[in-house]
Amino acid sequence: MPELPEVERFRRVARGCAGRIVRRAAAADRGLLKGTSAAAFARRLKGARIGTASRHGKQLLIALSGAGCLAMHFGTNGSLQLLDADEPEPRYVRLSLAFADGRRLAYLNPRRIGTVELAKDARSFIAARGLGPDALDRRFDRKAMAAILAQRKRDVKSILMDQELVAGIGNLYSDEILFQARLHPQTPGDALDRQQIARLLAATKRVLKTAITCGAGSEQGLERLPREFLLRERRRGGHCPRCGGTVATLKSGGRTSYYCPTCQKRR
DNA sequence: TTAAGTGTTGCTCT
DNA sequence: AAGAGCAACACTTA
Repeated sequence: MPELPEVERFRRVARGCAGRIVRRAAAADRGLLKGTSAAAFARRLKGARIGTASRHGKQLLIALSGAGCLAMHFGTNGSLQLLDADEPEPRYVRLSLAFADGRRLAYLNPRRIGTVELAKDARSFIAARGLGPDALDRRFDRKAMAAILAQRKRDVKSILMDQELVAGIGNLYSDEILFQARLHPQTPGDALDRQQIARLLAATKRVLKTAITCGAGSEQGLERLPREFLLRERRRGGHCPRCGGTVATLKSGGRTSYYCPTCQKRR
């Protein structure tokens, strides 16, 4: 679930903590932390002041005044919650930052697939990771989209999901984007013409922005998506919101794609 | 009851 | 270059 729109929501949660001082930090002892032990990690966070929260693709970056930056990745089902003082600790909290008023910023991750690490700053972290431009960055325009597709025979779907080419799009949203652009997920990147590239870019921006507006990742996020979204029908036996036909699936690289075989013809 | 499936990424092998 | 397969993990569904 945590692709660009969900992480954007987490960013807004973190933004609500700006200026607060971490009184107490607790990190789980195995799995997610990179570089340091849980104890050392918690020690470094204690006393830090929460600064600006930014996002690059699926990566959340929380600046800490004087202490670098906290980089979070949510894997397959991580989340970020601001807990009230009297709220009991939910399960699967892997990192908790407590403030003076008793509220806690909690990073949850049931499956422990994801990472939490300390970096110098957002910019160097993104560069070190080799991440492509954020999918919603203005600089990711038609020309940039054309460039990542050109001379690549790979499926357009795997290109969209390649974080080094463009950051933020995963299995679910790539399906939605391709549906909205009416492109078959297995179309080779270099087979798209100008018009299709324009449609793909427009669908990318529109789908991601709409998902953010609808509160992707929240309880009712899915139901609030527009009726014309395939995501609402992303299940076996689901129906295409455009033609009413049954959605099909295909598998590649261990990932399942949902698409409408009628509206998304292979060319 | 058991097995297969799942939003991510990174690794190895081909 | 790019695909497959797998591993990490804990849960849900068939």
